[in-house]
Amino acid sequence: MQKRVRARDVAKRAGVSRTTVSFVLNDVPGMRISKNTRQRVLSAASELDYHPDASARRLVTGKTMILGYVEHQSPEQAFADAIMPQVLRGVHDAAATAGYEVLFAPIPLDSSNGRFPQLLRGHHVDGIILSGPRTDDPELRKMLKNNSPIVLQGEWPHVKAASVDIDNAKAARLATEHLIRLGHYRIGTIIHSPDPFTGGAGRLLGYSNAMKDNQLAQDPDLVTYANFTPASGEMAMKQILTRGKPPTGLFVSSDTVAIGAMRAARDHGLRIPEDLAIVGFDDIPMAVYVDPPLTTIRLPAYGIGWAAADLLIT
Amino acid sequence: MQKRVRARDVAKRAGVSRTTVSFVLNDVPGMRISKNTRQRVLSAASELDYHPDASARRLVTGKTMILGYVEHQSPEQAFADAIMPQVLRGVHDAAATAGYEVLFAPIPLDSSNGRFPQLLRGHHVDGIILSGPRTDDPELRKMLKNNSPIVLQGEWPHVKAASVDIDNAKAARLATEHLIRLGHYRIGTIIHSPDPFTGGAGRLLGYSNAMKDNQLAQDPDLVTYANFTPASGEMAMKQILTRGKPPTGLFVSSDTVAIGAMRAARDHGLRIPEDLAIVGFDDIPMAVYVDPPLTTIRLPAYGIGWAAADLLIT
DNA sequence: TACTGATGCTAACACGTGTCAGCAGCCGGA
DNA sequence: TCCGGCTGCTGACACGTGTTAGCATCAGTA
Repeated sequence: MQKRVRARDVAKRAGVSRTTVSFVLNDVPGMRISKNTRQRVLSAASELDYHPDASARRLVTGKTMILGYVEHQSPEQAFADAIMPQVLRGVHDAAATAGYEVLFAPIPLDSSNGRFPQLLRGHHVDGIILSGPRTDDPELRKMLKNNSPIVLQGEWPHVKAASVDIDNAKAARLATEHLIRLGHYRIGTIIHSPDPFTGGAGRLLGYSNAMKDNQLAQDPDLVTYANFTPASGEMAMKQILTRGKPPTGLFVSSDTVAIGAMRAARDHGLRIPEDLAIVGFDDIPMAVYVDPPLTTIRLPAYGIGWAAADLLIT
Repeated sequence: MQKRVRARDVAKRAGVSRTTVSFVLNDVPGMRISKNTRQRVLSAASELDYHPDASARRLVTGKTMILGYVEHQSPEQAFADAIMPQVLRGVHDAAATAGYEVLFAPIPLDSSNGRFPQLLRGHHVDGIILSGPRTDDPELRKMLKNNSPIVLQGEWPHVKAASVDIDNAKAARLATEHLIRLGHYRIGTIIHSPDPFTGGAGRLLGYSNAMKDNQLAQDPDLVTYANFTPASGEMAMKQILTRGKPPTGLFVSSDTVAIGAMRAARDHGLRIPEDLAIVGFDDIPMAVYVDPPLTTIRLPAYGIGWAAADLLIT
């Protein structure tokens, strides 16, 4: 490990003051530096492979230039999350464009446990993107009331907070209406996310509205909740199947969950799509490749990540 | 946004010096603080919701307590990466256990573009975990020769570098031997990662060894390369199928690729597993749920992430 | 009383950077 | 000759913390 190179070393080599080095490397506007001096500083910096110390810079500027990407999920849920890589990339690319870094900071499912204040007040990050906000997190509520720089990935009605999400109700309505147009009238739904999480409610509403507007009966036996994973989708489907006459159409508000549901349906002897037509949600990379290919609603995961970061920065 | 709370404010409120506050909050060994004083400081800190400034601390200690998780992948590859969430969690959990944070820092596929020196010399991170190292990256070679704190996730023979990986050859041999035991002798393979990436070579070797040791002919027509994604698996399978007589057994060194290959096989009229038995690799969450369930080799993704972080820290 | 050693705390420096105020030197005009 | 203004650069302070050396105070001896 070589010795650290500081701005002072660059200054010495270029024969100027440290201040001048700072002016040149940061291109400070309004500071007149002669062509010659500027060139000497740049050469010296590159010869010494100088990189300014991030901590020192953050300390003096008061900005960390880091965004926190916070996941509030269980491990199983996180492992099965097929679109997280896309969202995270979107966050990163938008952040990088504005000169920000991204800190990956998942928190335990049961409690946020002081992590928000630690990250923000401890100046680890300038702002937070929260994936999977829970409506029952009192600490989060307090932070939002506080006007903390937090952007939610997921809608949270009646709460004043910056957030990025698609129109879940509209998308779910589209999915359901697709099934209706295929001639189905006995249509069920598996909502991917249980109650304290945002997102499920909107998709259920869209399903419900589509049914109502088309004068179709809504059988409560055909509605269940899952828990983000394929395994939970399998369970949910089994529940529906034990309740009585199965549906002929099914809207599942997550592809990952839908793939689990497909297995349960097949195990029950149903052919897909002859006996049961399924529409999913998210358009995960694998959706097209399962057998039969899963009809799905595209979720612009990368764009959502990008938008969330963008919203936070500006 | 409230005003920042500094250690000085805590000191004032507790009626002690800032030094004492530092001693108490950091539990500095060898420093004798009376029970009473310690209590006063702790109360003051919690009443003011004090969190020490990360940048200032890093500046003075010289340690960032941050690990960088660097991905060297194309966007398509990253999006389809079904085990990245597990690896990243493993990295994070090991890091968090030791008090470290994790910076998510993907770099463009074509070049590492000065990111390694920037992160390390600029003191953004204390060390780097590199996922998907490329053997043709000159900058990486230089950093490793330099003894930079970088742990590779993936094996790189003949290069002196800290790395974490499973025994790819052994695992691939197991997968292939499974097919042999089922009675197959015309066995092909799709290797998931093209040449400059590590990992593919070992798995190909394992396949090859298994065939050799069982006196089975190795038909070069039955060996192809894919590119991490389902789409590339579909392409690879098509290639094999156009070359002539199809295999009856197939080892695919990634589940994600295998699922693409399954589609191509089905489209070609092959029944799975009756006409073509497939063994995958990685045990992605979806493997069990596709139809038919994919036989696969379990990859301890979370453990690999954990081990990599652990290796870096100690 | 004077000295010793332990206890409990504090003053002061260092980390490496951004940035503001200001200072030479020079040129042109009166 | 003197003065004002511009060009190109520098000195010095501030950011908030960890940490070393050292300073009072006091109890316990001799």
